[in-house]
Amino acid sequence: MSVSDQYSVAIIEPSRIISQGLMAILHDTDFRVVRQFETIDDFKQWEAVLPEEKRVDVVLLNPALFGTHPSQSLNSFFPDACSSLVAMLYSYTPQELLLEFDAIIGIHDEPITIIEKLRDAVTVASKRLDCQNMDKQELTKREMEILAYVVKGLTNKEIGEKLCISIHTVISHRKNIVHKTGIKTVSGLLMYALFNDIVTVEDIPRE
Amino acid sequence: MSVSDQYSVAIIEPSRIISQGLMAILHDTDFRVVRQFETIDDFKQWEAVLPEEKRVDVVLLNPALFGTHPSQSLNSFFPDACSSLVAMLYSYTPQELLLEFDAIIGIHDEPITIIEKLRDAVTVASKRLDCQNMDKQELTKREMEILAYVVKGLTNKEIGEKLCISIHTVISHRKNIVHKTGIKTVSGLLMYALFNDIVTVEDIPRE
DNA sequence: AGAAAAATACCAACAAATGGCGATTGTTTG
DNA sequence: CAAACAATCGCCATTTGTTGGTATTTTTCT
Repeated sequence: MSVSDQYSVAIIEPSRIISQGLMAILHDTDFRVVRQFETIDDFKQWEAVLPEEKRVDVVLLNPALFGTHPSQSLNSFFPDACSSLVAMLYSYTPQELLLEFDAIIGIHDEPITIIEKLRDAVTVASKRLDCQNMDKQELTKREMEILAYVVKGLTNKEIGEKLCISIHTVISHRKNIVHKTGIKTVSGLLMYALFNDIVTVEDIPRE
Repeated sequence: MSVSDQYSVAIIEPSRIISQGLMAILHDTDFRVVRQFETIDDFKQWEAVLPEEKRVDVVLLNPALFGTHPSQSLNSFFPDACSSLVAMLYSYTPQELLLEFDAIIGIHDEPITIIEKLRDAVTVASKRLDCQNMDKQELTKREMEILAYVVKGLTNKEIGEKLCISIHTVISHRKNIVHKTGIKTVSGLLMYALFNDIVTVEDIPRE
């Protein structure tokens, strides 16, 4: 959130008509368009020199711009997930891509709808940030390491061997994990680990 | 798959231009349009009297038709997931809805692309059917019941008490589950249970 | 430098799961 | 009918995990 109680917005949109329209709609709202770009690369170049705390709250971009980078996902362009990503949609776009946005604005949306969607999007993004900052710090690095092995089905002994520490240490870490998370069951821990990106679905063996 | 080595297709599309265009494109391919409808209800009425083996392989429909049933998901209209569902997309559609389709045809797609997408869709759907028919029968009813409790984190004793059977029986069932699935770890079993709709994510307690 | 947090290690007693073995009673099915 | 399967129950030895302690070293932060 910007200091002035307004959310800062960057627009990445090749169509001047669209970007001017968005500027007009966002004028005199709690969203302030700080800059507009015609390509993603232009934006990245601009963003690269910004200190982290000056990043915009919302990036509003046309998903069709990914057409020139067909095989890449949104994540590879905006890996830190620091800003809220909103799609400005007025042509057919593969649904896999749309999924990764925090909100999608349609070409026929009313101004009031657009504002609401943008507000939702910043909420979603800030929750995501909270999750990253809070949940990830709930466990220490070592604990996450242990947890990953636990949900993969290794026994305490195996984990100890793998990490070259005694089984007692593994058990200690597990105790701390259970205490900190409040989760006792392996299934619950797996959901926790999946949810917090400590493991991915592919990591779980179907032996 | 239909007997004549062609896939049968039903089209649900209010626009005559679109449906005629699709018919023309699918003419002389391995897809045979058996019938077209203007509303989902018309289709459901027609399908209801069909024997299961005469169901069409592909249902090609305009997702905008769900606009009149706003709060419902695709699953509530096509719960059996027997046919392959393909969206014919030419207006903005909420992305949640698009997810549930096996394929999405865009208004600008080339004929060859459309055929390929349809082929992919039937492949996806047949795999889904295989999963339903094979994986579901791998375990008995009782075993699935036990498995559900196992992945929810209940101990053997608790499961026995819940089902009013001895702990030994629970252990026996668990042994059979492990043997049949080849999965030893709770995490692996959870993934199996999730994948085979024996439990849902919501069932897993975050204690 | 000093305090706090993290990682390490150990013990003992108890609870739970595993693996291997066998057995009885129904039900289904070729 | 016989064979196959499902569901039930039992024992035993061994392994593994849980719980609640204590204690040392290393890192990190102030």
